[in-house]
Amino acid sequence: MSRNDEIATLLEEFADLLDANGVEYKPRAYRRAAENIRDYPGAIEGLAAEGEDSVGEIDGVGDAISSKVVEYFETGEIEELTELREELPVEMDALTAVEGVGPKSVGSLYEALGITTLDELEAAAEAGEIQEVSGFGAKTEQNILDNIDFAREAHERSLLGEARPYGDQIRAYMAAGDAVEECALGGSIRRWRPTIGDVDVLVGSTDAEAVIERFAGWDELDRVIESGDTKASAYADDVRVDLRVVDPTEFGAALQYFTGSKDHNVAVRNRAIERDLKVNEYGVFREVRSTSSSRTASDDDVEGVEDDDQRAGELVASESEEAVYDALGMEWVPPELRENRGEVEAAADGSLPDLLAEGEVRGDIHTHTNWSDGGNTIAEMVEGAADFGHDYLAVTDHATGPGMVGGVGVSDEQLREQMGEVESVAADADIDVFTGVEANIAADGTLSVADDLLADLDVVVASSHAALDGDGTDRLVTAAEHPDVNVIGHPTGRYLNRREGLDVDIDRLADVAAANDTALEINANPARLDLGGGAVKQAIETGANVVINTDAHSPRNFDLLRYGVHTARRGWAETDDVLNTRDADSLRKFLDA
DNA sequence: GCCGTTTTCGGCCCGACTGTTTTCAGTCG
Repeated sequence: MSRNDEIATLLEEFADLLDANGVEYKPRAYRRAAENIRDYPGAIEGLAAEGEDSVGEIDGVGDAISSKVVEYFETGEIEELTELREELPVEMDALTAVEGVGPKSVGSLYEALGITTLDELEAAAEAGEIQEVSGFGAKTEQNILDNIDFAREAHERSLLGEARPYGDQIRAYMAAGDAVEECALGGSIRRWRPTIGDVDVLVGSTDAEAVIERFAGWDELDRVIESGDTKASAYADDVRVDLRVVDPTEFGAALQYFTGSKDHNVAVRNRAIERDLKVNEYGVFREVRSTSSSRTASDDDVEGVEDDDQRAGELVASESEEAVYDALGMEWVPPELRENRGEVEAAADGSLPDLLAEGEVRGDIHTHTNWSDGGNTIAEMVEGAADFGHDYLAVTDHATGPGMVGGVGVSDEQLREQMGEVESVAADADIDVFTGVEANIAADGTLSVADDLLADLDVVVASSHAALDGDGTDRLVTAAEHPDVNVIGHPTGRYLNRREGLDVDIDRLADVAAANDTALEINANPARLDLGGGAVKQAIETGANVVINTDAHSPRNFDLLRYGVHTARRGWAETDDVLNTRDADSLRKFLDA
């Protein structure tokens, strides 16, 4: 966890404790500050060392919070937070993980019953004590009992690679319903985020009841959490699925709204406000001055006054996303860009990138065979790549060295032998086949394969497989400077939900990579997606090439390419930024340079 | 607690759902 994360987590805890105490507005300020500190690209400890004014440069961080940040770095604690913890000594994260229990409930239950842990919460619920507390009742108590085991499992987010096929399945099922006019996935799954909190399904229909009924009847659902007139939530195999039903005429506005991200939508709404427009999930509306001027408290008593506040004003757009953005003077924003990283401004002045498209990648230059830990022969992998539609393939089996245990990697001698075999397969192949290796980068940046051999191979991918913590910038820079290294493979070495991987100064690495004709990989394996979108954007802006590889260990892994393509799009990649959109000849020129 | 080309004070994103309540609070996304 970076120190930015560390501070952000503390501020969020601060917010929860304030919330539990019934404090208004402050919690939101703390959460906003936490979010901005977490997203801040630089190191918070550096700002803290410079003093409160520097910390206060971060959006949403003012005098009070910046002094707490500095205090934390100087003394190791935030005194006010310590006091709040003493006043309310509860396991906040564990308790609020129970569906339906938030900070305020935690505060009330501590006040009334002294509950501090999940075990105490469960005991109190079983004893029937919770329904006696003011504001709680029998149903709330039963809900707590129903949800407490689930909360104990401490759910992590699903990988995109697991959730996406699952979302496609749900969408297909819903789309086949008679009452369903339109159906789409929204939320983070539509933005292709590496991890997914839940699967959002949006349906356009004039018969919401039938749609909700169809949803509830889906075979895969384990249990339904809530089911109202226009939305329902359920769990299927521990994945939360949220359904929304909207009128087909408002489908575009709803899809825009539910695709997010939250930050993107806030920026879009602010742009609307500047234009005297209002955006919500029902559409874009223009304030109607003549009637809104009479909007006073007495209106509540007047019959015939617009009671449908959400749709108040003159409707400007709602049916399609394109119309919604157009009404705000913006180009349609591809979902992968909707993270408030400058896309709102770019869409407004017509400078959105012309993003890489699926189908433009022409080959894979990081793959494995049964010479190392792959499951197939060189010929099978080459045939698989051709069937997939690739123009070329590089065989880059693991070399022995740091991180390659159990005899997985091949020796220099075996590599020499393999080169001959790759060339003989290549002679009969329909596509171009490159020799190669995935060499290991030791902690000091040196490689595990002899230089003369590296010079003879077409493609050298250099990757770290051991000592994957701490700052890896020097290590990767050293490897990128090696004259025969073409690709830095899965640069941070992260494993989503399992390990963070190396801290890398992407700007510095990308600078060196650009100067040395070394490409930085977007590893399309859903457990990695490394580099991620934010880092890709930085690398490209610095001038480096990226390359999208699947790291395939079998022919069916070539299908994972789409996760890499959409990750590249999240990094604003255009076709020319991506090395393997080039044809084989021009790729060869890059490799030989 | 933060923020400001209509404000240094008075607002803070907001709608749906549930459950506990007789008009609203808490939670969630």
